[in-house]
Amino acid sequence: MQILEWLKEPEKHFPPHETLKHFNDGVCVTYIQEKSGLSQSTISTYLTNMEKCDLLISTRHGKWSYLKRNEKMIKAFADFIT
Amino acid sequence: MQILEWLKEPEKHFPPHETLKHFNDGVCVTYIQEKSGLSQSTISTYLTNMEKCDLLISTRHGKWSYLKRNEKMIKAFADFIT
DNA sequence: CAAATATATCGACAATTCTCGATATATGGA
DNA sequence: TCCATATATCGAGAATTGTCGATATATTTG
Repeated sequence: MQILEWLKEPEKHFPPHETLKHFNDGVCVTYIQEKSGLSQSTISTYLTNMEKCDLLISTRHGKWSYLKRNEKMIKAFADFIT
Repeated sequence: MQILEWLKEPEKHFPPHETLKHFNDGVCVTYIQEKSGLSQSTISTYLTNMEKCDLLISTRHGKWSYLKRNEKMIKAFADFIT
């Protein structure tokens, strides 16, 4: 939930990326890990699972993975519960 | 989730109540328990917790407690995640 | 008020999830 | 090709949640 919330507005919660100059594909794993305070392995597992659930979309740029919200799935879930 | 889904359309998932002739206040604990296949204590705990979370609204009529969805809270949650 | 029925609470064990460190894999650069 | 950095996977123990039976409380009815 917290991660999904952060990713609503990446520019408000994360520093700018050094190579990419935008958040079009979301935020890299390292930034999310640092902000969460959890270990690298824990966050990696979270993000992988969330991607498997289609809550997040992952895009690789070189050695970095960027994560963004999958608004389509999130909307579908919101619609389902209401 | 399952309970919340059933309570979207009580008439589709539960038999009519014997005293009350409507589902205006939702469904009684016993019916939910029977449909779930879980024990009475488990379901009672679930429903109590869900009420504490404001996901459900509980109304007592005599010796029966009726549970219905709290659409306001559910909507607020749906809005929050989207 | 006693009995019957509906629901709630308690204590305990089982099952699942959380979280980590260690280690493996992937990628770009010297 | 070797190293440094980024991310993924594994195995294990801690923490939380799921679930139950037993029992307590509430409510109606005889």
